[in-house]
Amino acid sequence: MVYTVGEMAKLLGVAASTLRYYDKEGLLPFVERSSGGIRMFRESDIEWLQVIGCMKKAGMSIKDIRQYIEMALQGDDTIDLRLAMFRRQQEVLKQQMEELQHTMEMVDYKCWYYETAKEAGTVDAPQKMELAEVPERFRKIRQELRTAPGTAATI
Amino acid sequence: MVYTVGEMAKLLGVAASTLRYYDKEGLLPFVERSSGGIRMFRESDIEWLQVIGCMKKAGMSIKDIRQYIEMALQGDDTIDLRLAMFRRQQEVLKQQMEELQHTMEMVDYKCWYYETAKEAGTVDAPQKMELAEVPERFRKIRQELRTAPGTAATI
DNA sequence: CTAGAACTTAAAGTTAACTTTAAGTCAAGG
DNA sequence: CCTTGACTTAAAGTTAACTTTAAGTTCTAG
Repeated sequence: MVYTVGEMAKLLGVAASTLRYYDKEGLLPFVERSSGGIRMFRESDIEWLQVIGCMKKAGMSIKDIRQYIEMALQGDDTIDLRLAMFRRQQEVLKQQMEELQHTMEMVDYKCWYYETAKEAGTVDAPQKMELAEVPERFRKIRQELRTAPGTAATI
Repeated sequence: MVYTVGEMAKLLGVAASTLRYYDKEGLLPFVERSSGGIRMFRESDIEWLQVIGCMKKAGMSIKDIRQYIEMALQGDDTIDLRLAMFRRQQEVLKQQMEELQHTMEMVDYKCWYYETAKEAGTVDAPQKMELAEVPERFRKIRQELRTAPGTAATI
C-alpha cells in the first residue's frame, strides 16, 4: 500500500503542504517518487513520520530533526550520536515537565482564588486572606507570587 | 522601591524591549509613569508580571492575556469570567501534560533503542527484536510506532 | 482521448512574539 | 551646565514554521 501526499496527510492529520514543506527541508529523504515525480509514501514511512512528529512535540527544530534523519541514514556509525541526541532531549523534556507542573500549580491556585472570590462576591476574600487560612497546598505558590511586601493589585 | 524598565527586566530575566512590547500591547496598564514619561514599576507590579509570565508559559497568547488584564481591572463583576478562563486553562494544561508524557515515553523508548543498538554495534539488534524480548514498558509505544506491517527503515 | 481532481515547484505571504534601529528626551553625577 | 547612560516612541526587521498562490504536470475514470 502506497499513499500520495494528500492521503498521508489525511492519515496523519496534518496539511499536505506541511509534508511538502518537510520534504523540501530535507526531513523526508526516504520518500520515493513515481516516474512522473509524484511522492509515494510507503506504509513503513509512517514510522519515520511518527518519530518526526514526536521530535517536533518535544520542541526540536526542523533543522535538528533533519540532522537526526541524516544521521539515521548514515547507518550504525552514528548510533552514539543519535543516543546522545535523545539523551539530551530527555533532559529537555524533564525540564519542560517541571515547568509545566509549576504552571499548573499556579493555575490551580488561581482557580481556588477565583472560586473563593466568587463565593464571597469579591476578590478581597482570597486577596486579603491570611496565609494560614489559605489551603496548605497553595501556600508556597502564593508566597512565590507575593514577592512584594505591600498588597498587590486585584489580580 | 520603584524600578525602571531596565531594572525590572533584569530582575525578571527578560529583555527590556519585551516589557516595552508588553506595555504597547496593553498588558501593563497598571504601570505608572514619572512626570517625564519614564515607566515606574512598583514592587507590587511584580505579581502582575509573574502571573503574565505564568500565562505565557501556559501557552496563552498576548491577546488572551490582555483580555484577562482588562477583566481584572474591571473589578469584581468579572470574577466569573476570570474563573472560567483559568478553568479552561486548566484543561489545556492537562492536555499538554498528557502529550508531554507521551512524548517522554517515545524518547525513553528511543534511548533504550539506541542503548541496545550501541551494545550490539548495530540498530538491527533493537530493530529486529521480537516484541516479547523488548522490555515490557516499551512494548506499547513500539507497537504504536510500528503501524506498518513490514519492517521500517533504520530509524 | 479527455476532463478534472490531485499532484508538482518556486516564490511570495502569514503569524506571533519579539528585537532592532533611529531619532530624540530624561535624569543623575561632576 | 554638561555629559552620559538609560529612557522614550514609531517603525522596520527577524525568525520559525508553515500556508497560499500561480503556473504547470500527472493520474484516473468515463
